[in-house]
Amino acid sequence: MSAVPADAVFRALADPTRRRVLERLGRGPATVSDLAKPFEMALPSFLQHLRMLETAGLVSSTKVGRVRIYRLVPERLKLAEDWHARQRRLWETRLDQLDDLLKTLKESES
Amino acid sequence: MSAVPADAVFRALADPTRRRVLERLGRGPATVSDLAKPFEMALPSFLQHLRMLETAGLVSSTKVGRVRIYRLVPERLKLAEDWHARQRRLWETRLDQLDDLLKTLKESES
DNA sequence: GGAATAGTTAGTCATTGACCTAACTATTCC
DNA sequence: GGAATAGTTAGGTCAATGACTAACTATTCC
Repeated sequence: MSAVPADAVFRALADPTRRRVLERLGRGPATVSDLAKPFEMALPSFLQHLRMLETAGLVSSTKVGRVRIYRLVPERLKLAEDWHARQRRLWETRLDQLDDLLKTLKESES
Repeated sequence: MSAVPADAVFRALADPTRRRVLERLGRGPATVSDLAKPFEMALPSFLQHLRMLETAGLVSSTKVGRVRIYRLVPERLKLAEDWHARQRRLWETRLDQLDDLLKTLKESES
């Protein structure tokens, strides 16, 4: 299977730590140590999560002096949201079809 | 980290094969071999994906004779959708706050 | 009852993910 | 310039994932 860009996004979302980081970044940019503070994890482990988020394109970072600042890239989250939207549309279409079927059956009863 | 139920859902979504299965099931229930047909994969490998989807609660199955039928459990997908919605709300709140800030700055200029 | 069909179980293997410690580099601040 | 701070790299462990083949069970159909 060819690895579409969406894959990296979904895989990035699959970890609770990373989702919490995204939630935090939803409230505005933050430095590595800011982001790391709420987690018990050793820094290098945490950095791996940040790297994964960044390669998925969900966050971006810039280094200012010895500090690195991360910010959300919300457009990227849309990839996943869009999938859900498509999926829901599909599902709802199907319910409509069932509806139609039931209606037809009811009508042919009389 | 305690494994919340949402975790299993997100992890299940992290694989393209499984997402395609969900898309297929969005168009209605199907048997194991129906579902497996579009994939090059050996059956046992494919079954593992189905099992993962089922333990995540995203699909359910019943066996009828020697055939097993899978169907979508759309309520479960909502867990992930809700996360996105919450995330978007957060993000938009933040944009509003930035807006307010900019407005305030502009006003104090005059 | 025997062959074909549908799914299942068992066992192997390589890769990736999630964590760790130890040691290092680069910047800032006194 | 030396100490403190912020992040980075290297290297290692362990469990889970994604795939395979081979062999098995349960059902249906002739």
